[in-house]
Amino acid sequence: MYNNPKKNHLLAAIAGDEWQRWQPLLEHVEMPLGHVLYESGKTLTHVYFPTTAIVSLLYVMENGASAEIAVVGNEGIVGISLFMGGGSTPSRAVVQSAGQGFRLKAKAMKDEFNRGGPVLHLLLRYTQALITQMAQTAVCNRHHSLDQQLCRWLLLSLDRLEGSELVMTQELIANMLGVRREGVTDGALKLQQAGLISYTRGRITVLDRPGLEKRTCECYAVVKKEYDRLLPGKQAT
Amino acid sequence: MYNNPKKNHLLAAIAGDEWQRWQPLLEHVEMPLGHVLYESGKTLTHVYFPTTAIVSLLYVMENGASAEIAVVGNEGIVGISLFMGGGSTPSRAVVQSAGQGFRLKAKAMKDEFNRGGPVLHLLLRYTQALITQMAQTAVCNRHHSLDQQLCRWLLLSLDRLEGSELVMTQELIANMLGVRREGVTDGALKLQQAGLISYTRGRITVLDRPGLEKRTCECYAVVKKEYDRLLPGKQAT
DNA sequence: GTTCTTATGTGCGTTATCGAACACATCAAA
DNA sequence: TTTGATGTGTTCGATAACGCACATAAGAAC
Repeated sequence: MYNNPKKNHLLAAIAGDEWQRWQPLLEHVEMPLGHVLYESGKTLTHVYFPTTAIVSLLYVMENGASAEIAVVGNEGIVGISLFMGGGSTPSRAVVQSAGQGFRLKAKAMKDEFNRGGPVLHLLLRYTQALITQMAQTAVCNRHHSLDQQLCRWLLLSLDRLEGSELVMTQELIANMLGVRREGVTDGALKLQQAGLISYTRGRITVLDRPGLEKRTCECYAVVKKEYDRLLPGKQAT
Repeated sequence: MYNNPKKNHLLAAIAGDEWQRWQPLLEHVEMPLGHVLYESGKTLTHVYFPTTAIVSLLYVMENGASAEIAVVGNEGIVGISLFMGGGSTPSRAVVQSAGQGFRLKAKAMKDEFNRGGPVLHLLLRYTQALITQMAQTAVCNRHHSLDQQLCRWLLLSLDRLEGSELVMTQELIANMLGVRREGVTDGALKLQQAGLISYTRGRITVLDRPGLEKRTCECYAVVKKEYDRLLPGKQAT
């Protein structure tokens, strides 16, 4: 269904009475490419549950360069600092792949969290999965080649989308990975020559997913495994 | 005082009735250099509150190389996955600087956390600070030079110690940073020549802390600021 | 003191990535 | 259909870190 909140896995895991309370509080939102959901250091006004959009959490350095810290799609929530207690973070949340989602006002989010119970535990488990993703990003940045990281990034994005097409330019990918655009071009060329992907301006199609998995570093699998272990799969509504 | 749990800032922030419950549950532990508090993927049996020790959370790759994800000292707790819900993580916790601490059994930790209230919020705020450290580690690994990272690492360690002497070899530092030992030697030489540190085998003395802060990247300050914002300072007992 | 172990210093050639400049290709708007 | 904007491909030298081999030195053990 087009704008069904249950397409977000966290929302899908909320049931019964809780869901009765939540449903009226959720506001459907369009999430266009490049839209900034929150800015570094600013107090959050909402949390976001993407359904078809993908959001990047990234840190922007003083000199303007950036690096992605984690990516959030329909498996998660954007704005954990609201319930973790800080209310802000030193990072920015940007829509990396256009789509839709739902949002909830800050106060409502805090109230629901502070009731304790299943919602609290669900959100904390998600947070732990997110922590694993961040940790593995640090490791990957330290040890793995640009080519491997590109594969990891494509796979992480793919996991959060329907279909096998990514609408994004190499320039954008470079900003997310914190590398030069030319580096991404090189990597993409190799993958295309190997028959794993094909692309035209701003549009990448993954042709051979297992092939990508073979080329990527262990980081992808580590993160995937933790998400599968910690989080509920997609639920029937 | 020698083994005073209140030297740990989180424990110091627990007061009144809560502290009455906690005190008898805490067990004093020696934390010798290299001691592994938990292993990747293994279920935690305790959480640790360092008082004079420093603990590294690091990921060990399939090929044996490693990279530090975050560092925990007397400001924090080792083993957040216990209350976050996963019970394990894909990383390892190793004592990086020998000292002491206190530990609490897994069940006791969970029970206290699930009571909700101040302890829950305290631990979640700490977790958010830790998340910031991990995120910034990812950024730093991507964009900054070995020399800058070495400064950041020395400062993070220094913040968690009394005095200005670090007992650790360059080999150990290299393992933490995930770089070659020779690279650390080069960096340390430059710092020594600049009069910022002096060292002999396995023993580094910081002579000019402000000088180190000038040489490090913005990452150190970002993390420090978040810790100060989110966490209680050292409390009088 | 002499010996052994371990930590640190140094000198290679090799590599990935960078920064910058520019050519070319594609798509959309005029 | 032309024009302009934007995305992609290619080149070049510069540099930071690597992997490896080995020299030196400090401290501990005998």
